[in-house]
Amino acid sequence: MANMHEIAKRAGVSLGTVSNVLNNSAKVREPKRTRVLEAVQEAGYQPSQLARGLRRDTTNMIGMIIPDITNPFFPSVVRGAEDVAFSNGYRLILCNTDNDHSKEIVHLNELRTYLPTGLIVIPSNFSDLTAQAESYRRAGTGVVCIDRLPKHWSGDSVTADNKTGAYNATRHLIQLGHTQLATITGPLHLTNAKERLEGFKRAMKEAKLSLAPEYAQETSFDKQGGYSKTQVLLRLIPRPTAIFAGNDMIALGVLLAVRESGLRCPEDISIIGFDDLDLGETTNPSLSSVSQSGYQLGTTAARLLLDRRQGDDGPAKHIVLETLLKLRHSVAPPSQALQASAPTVKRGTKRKRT
Amino acid sequence: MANMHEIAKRAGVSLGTVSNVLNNSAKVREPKRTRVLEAVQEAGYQPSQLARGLRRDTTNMIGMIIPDITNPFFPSVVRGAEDVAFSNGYRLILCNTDNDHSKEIVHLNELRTYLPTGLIVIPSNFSDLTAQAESYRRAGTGVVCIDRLPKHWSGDSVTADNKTGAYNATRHLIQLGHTQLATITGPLHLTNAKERLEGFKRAMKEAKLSLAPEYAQETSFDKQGGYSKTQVLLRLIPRPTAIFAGNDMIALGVLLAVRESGLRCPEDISIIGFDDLDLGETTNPSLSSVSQSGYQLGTTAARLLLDRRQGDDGPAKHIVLETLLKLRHSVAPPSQALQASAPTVKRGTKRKRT
DNA sequence: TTGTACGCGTTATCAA
DNA sequence: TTGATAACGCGTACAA
Repeated sequence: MANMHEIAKRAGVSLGTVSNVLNNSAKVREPKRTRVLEAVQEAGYQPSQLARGLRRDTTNMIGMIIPDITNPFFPSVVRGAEDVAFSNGYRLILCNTDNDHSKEIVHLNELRTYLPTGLIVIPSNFSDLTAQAESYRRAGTGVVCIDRLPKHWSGDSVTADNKTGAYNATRHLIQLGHTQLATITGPLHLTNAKERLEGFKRAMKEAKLSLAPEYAQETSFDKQGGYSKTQVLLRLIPRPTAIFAGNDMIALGVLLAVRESGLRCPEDISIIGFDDLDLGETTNPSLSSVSQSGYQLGTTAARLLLDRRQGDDGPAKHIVLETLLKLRHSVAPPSQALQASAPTVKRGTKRKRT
Repeated sequence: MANMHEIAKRAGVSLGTVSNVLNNSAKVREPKRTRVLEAVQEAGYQPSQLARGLRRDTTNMIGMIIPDITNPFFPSVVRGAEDVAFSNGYRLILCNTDNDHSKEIVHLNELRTYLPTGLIVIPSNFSDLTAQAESYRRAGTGVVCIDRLPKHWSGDSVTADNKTGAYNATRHLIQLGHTQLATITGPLHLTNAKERLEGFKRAMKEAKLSLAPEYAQETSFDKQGGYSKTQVLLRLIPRPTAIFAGNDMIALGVLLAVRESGLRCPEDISIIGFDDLDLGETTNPSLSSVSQSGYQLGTTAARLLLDRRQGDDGPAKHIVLETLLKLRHSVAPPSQALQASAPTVKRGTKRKRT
């Protein structure tokens, strides 16, 4: 592949002149300037990002570390980051951690040696990343955590307003007349899961509704978790009439379990999820959800990184994105019968026969 | 950040010795060997991938160029590729093209300068990539196209057996008794869309069923396309009783349009999609689909690349993965009434009132 | 077996 | 404004 030497030779100029033309680092007079540009065209020359990075002590790469691209919420986050990155001349290195902290560490350590412009991290868990981040900062590389935060995180961050989102969703259920509410949360060592539970609890407290511990189940952020914990919830007496799920995947599991038990959504049980994934639109009934923009999460993080790169060295920024309660067909007021007397599983079974 | 010089100084050995220890390029005696390893540990030293790549003329990166990570089929492909890559010490650079050929070219040109081990490409369209690929091959870098192929592609490839998959799905519908079949294909300049149409046509021909042109609609591979083309199909006389969709996103659009028109799936219209996405399980009715493993597509491609890297320079490989017809609740035999007389839209409307 | 010196392709410095 | 040269960090051929 052609290199600068060859361009210099073709254009009959020196190495430095070629570099100056390519980087506008110094004015080059017209006859030579075009000769260089022509030679570049002819040879199809592209500067080696490797050599350039080594020399400049930084590359046009942005590292992105996420738990699992297969989780439906993350692709739009990645896409958001990539769009901003690409349009500014940066490229994304994508790393999945599978929520495995050791894999996270491997990526964190290795990515540094590519001298990336910055790093966007969706932490796999609550493990402290301060030490790693510090080592990046020393190299002048920005690190921004998004979606959830690791322990003691004091650097830049972009998250959704989980607490308010959960609060609004719960309040809506309460205003509809529900008094027997339950929630299925994601792993509580993740800050987003924890905050959503807090929002839920706050709304309950404000409405002077009590929350027995068994009405708040913790599980993984997936369909399977939602499914099995719903089976637990449906056996409780009194049976909950509304379930706030920690995310849409959990909500999907809730829906399946409810359907399978012979109960109906929303007549017997209302469901609200979190994330507002596309797949929530096509379920039956369609899923109400707290909408947060993954795409915006990504773009905001990338932009933050580029700002830092431009020299913004102000104090750490903690950007919190608003959420929006998106109502579809999975919520309704509790039925009269259920309000009058404490419902039992029997009642649900009976309804099935109807 | 610590470099080899520092390690050498700390361990009291020369630069070359450090390199030899790190790369096992030469036996180093025990006292020094451990001293080097200790120094590496203490300093948290990681070799610069940039410098190493420049020197070795190749890096541990694999470029992956896809249309859009936001399309639900692609994440598992990416994940498959990344898993194989990671466990062999390689990393993935992810690039979205948005089916924009010019963006594809930009990535193709730039990625080369990172001296990646290989390239996995899901081509954005039928545009010829032979020239680009050739330039990679000259640099000893493998290129493998997956899912669909560009014009005149003669290099390595991994694709699904689209034709057989579509054929089996169509044949199943015919065996159920359907005679009025229609299909909504993806963009026919994409080889996978074209092959699926061919499979559909072959099954039709074998069953001696005629296919008027308006019963084969072409659109984009998304929900919107499926939705609007279904509206067209439902107005045809006789109305089709079964629709084979070019992929699951289209099938989803079909389902929505059918539902909205007051017809029922599968009683009035059977639907089969392609891809077997997760979201097909949770629709109502659940979606029958031709299952192909995106994950396997990714792993196979990555493995192919690594094999090439190991020195396999045999002729181009064209790996074709099998598909599997996954039957769920969106298919049924045509109703008797529909079989007896040609159904009209009126009939559908009538049923709505029932 | 160990150490030294060179080169990978680029950018930055400095002298002309 | 231009050109020559050093340096980025590493791997390796070659000399010791």
